Amino acid sequence: MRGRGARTREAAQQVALRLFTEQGYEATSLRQIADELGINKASLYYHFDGKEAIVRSLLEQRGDEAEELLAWVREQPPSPQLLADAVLRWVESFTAEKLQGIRFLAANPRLLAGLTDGEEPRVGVGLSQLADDLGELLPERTAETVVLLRMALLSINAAVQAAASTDASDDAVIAAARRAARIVTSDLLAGTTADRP
Amino acid sequence: MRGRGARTREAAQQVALRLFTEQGYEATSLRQIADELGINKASLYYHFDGKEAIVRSLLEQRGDEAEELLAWVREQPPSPQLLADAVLRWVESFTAEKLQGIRFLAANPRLLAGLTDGEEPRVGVGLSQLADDLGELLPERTAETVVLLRMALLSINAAVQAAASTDASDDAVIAAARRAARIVTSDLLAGTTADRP
DNA sequence: GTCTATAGTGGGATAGAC
DNA sequence: GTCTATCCCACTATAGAC
Repeated sequence: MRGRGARTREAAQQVALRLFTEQGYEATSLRQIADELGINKASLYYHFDGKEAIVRSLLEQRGDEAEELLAWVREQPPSPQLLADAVLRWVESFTAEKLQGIRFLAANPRLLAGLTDGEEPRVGVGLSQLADDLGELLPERTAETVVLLRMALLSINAAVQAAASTDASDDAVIAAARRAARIVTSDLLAGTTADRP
Repeated sequence: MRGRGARTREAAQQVALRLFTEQGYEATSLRQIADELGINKASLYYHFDGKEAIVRSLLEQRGDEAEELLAWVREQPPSPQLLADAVLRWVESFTAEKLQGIRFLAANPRLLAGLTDGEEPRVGVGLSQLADDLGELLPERTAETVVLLRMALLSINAAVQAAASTDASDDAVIAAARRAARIVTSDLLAGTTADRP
């Protein structure tokens, strides 16, 4: 699908993703990206319209997996058990490859909001919608439980942060995130029929 | 203790803390801070040595509460119950006033590492030490449980992030963080004598 | 303590040769 | 596609009057 001339562009995306993660978007200059590629700063403008276009291209690569899960949830009959099943599906979707995207977004918290909003990237909006929909299924719906549900869905982010200054492997991070999500969800459903038969 | 002439300085710290949180440290200029104060950009240099000095002054205001808890932990006889007690004490220390500090650090993840490290501020180092010490008390010490323990200690950060795009009150955020920490800790100690009598 | 003025730097971005 | 050269701008920081 993509032509042979896309090699430099893709290399630039890899380098940019790494540098944006390590140093942050604002603290990374085009010169730095170009240097690591061994090309001139101006050459980047052949492949991208500018710095913001680079980060947009990175965000566009990431489809919003939450949207698929959201569609599935809306097909099911609502029940607390559906909440448990949805969270379970969500945490099962965590993979080591997705961690680099998580780390990139974690290192640039205000990046999504800060983009000159023209065609806004839809990263994260699906997850927010998913949290809203699943919130309707909470047996006891309070401000506290709503936040807890979101914490369960964001457990992968929390695990990445918790393991930041650690030598924990990606697998350990994912395992911890899944366990935390399961524990919290199970607690949210305690006293209902959601316990496994 | 602080003289009458410190009014502008303190006002500048408040404004800077807010703007650094909303926009990030790098994205906030001294001109912007000065404008909100109604003074000239250059006047800030009378109160602070420079931009980095402003953020350092903000970090110095925050003592590292984890260090006190760490000292207490080291006085106690080690046991899984001590782990539970320590986490409980830690989450009880969350208050609404501390949330603004949490949000500030969350909005600037690489700020602590990025400071030209002379006299490094000790924010966060105590928490890391605390996590290490408490990790020794884990009944089942694996990479996964070590990360989970850190997640419990960082639950306030996770709750703040989870509630970011929400209208949840500070109290609800704190309540969710405490509950998450308790749930996770209790799970880490399941099967030991740590259950309450 | 606050101001005006300006130095000095580094960034994003463009023009045009090759 | 990549380069050199350049423009423009915003920022940090300093000098010195008031």
